[in-house]
Amino acid sequence: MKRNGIYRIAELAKVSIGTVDRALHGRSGIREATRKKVLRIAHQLAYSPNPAARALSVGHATLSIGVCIPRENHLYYDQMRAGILDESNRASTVRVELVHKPVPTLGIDEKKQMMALLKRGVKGIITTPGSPEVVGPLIDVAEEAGVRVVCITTDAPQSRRSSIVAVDPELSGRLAAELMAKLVPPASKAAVVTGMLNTEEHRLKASGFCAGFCSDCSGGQVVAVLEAHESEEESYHKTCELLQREPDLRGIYVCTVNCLPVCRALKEHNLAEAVALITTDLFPQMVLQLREGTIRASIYQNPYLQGQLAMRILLDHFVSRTPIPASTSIGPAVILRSNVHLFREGQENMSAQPSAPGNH
Amino acid sequence: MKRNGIYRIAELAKVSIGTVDRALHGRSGIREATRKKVLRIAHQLAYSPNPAARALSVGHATLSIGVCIPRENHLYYDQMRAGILDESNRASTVRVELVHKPVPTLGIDEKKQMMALLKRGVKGIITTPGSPEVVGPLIDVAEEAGVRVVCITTDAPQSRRSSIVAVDPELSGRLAAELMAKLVPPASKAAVVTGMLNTEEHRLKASGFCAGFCSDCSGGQVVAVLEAHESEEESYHKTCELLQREPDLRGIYVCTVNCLPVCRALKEHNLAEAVALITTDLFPQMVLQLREGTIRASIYQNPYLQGQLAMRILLDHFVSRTPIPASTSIGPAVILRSNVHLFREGQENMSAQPSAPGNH
DNA sequence: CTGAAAGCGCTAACAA
DNA sequence: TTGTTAGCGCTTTCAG
Repeated sequence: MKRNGIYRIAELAKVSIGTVDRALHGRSGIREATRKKVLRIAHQLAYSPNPAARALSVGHATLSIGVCIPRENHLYYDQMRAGILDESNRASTVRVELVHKPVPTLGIDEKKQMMALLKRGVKGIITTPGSPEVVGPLIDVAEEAGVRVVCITTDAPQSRRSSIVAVDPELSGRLAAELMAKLVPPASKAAVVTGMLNTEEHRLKASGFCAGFCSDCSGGQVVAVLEAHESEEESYHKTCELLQREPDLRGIYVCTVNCLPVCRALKEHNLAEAVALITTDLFPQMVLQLREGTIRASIYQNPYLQGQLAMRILLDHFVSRTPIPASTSIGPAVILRSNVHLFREGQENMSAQPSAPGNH
Repeated sequence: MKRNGIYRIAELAKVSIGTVDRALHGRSGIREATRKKVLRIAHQLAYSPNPAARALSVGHATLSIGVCIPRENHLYYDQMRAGILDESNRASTVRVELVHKPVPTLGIDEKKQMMALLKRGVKGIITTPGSPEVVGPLIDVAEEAGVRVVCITTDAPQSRRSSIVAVDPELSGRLAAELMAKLVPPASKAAVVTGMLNTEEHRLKASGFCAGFCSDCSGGQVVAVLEAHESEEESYHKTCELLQREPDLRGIYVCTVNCLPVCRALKEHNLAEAVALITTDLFPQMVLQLREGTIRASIYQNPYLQGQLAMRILLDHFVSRTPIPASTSIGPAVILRSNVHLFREGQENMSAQPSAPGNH
């Protein structure tokens, strides 16, 4: 009888499968000599356990994973959710149960929702810690209890979270700067429109841009960093003001998702040609602006991929005991007019594609 | 007895598990009424099969997948192999056996190696059909015999291959053109250095660039398309010649991997500043050129991701019966100085990272 | 200390 | 048309 796996080892070692199991798992009740022998044979056979069988036997029928990410802005987070979902459906040995406890917006109600997840007994959590100082301790509690927490897009560095999946925001800013330097003449003036400078991610993007622009554009300078607090109004007005104050401005970098008001301001001042606009991320309304050339380029954070990878890390960990990488850095992608249609958000029928395309 | 899944349904429907199985899988040999009843109950229970059990029961064999891709140029194909390998190791329900039958270089010995794969009895094949007219028929034979063939990077359009994973070469060219148009002044002259124009991929990149440049750079023109046949010599000489012939040339697009000779020519003529160079793909020696600014940007085909996706398609198909997408388009990525280190080939210790980072 | 055996939920071959 | 049963490879319990 030519059986496999554990049986095979048992045969060759002339012991029973029970003994093999004990050896393999360092369980007690086995003589050291026997263990050695079994392990040696297992090693020769390059044995690795069949995860399906293990899963079946141990009855971890469903793995429940908590997801705590904002509902707003949904254009970004919907993609992330889609990535998480698609990847969870790909698990072939366990049934993955996703427990969604969304927060209304970044940094709000995070504590409450995280607690809810813990109460639900999830084994892993994917979350965007908007207020690291608040959620950090909760993350630690979770990890203490064996719940693996993966931060996504934004980090809680001083917590004990198992992993972070994100783009390096500083790098995003630098990349935008490098591009900008190629688009404008030397000694140009540029400005940054951001959300809130007390949000780590925004601050780092802004500072990355400033540093990069100064070094990449000889004689160039960043003349303003506008805080628009994600408000369309504020964004629009501050941009108009800026355009009047700095008539020879050559470039604007918008490092939040809130770029349409800036487009509007530029167009109304007839400056879409003269001022190079570089934005962040992508949503359908931006496609037109890219096509028209108002937006020259956009730096894309690939929320779908981030979600996919976060889920994948958790899956690999729980299914195959793969060690969790402390950090996974997503490369910010450059979107131009020619390639916008390759990105999920740049496609016509966004809703009609449940599974992963390869455009990362 | 409180059993689960299929047993539960059987109990409630007062039939045997065999019957439930027949109903659930649309198998024959079951009365329509019974099927209806079973399905209704399954639905009420929100039944979904336990993937581990299914895998255990059905998927005992090891899945063998053939890989027939060139050994040269290894900088590109090694990445592809790595992607294939990493993804195959991730399969949790089947053991994947990779059968490598490399061809020395694109288009050589393909028939022989494909035949070898078929003889080995692989269930799926990943290949780069360099001579579609030669391999096409073989691909059809394979598909006929139930072997799923996935083409990668380059296609065999008139064959019956199950899938193609690649970047759209025309788009690569257009993207390069759009970037180029941003780097050079209006009415500039540009040139293309390519490999062999009878290779579909190269021709399409070149024509994509020409079309794109004419439309994106007002008054711009492409003054030459050099065929360098992947030879360093030829590449270098033709470039030198070009630089002398066209003193006011402003941009060069190299659409094969063979860009170093062009860099050398530019530097020797002291034109690295004046002529914007855009290249294709990435390998370690290019990093320095990017840092120095000789190469302004590179259009990256992400061979690693291509390999990963090709393998993943096959895996999903054989493991989960997922339908095979006819084509998967990889978005060509833009590499600049700031983000070069995020790509696998741009990293210091390339050999030391077996598993997938998120930089796509 | 070691072996035997009963499942885990599903598939597939064989009986009825 | 339907039921029964033997695995798939591993974990775990109960005997020896």
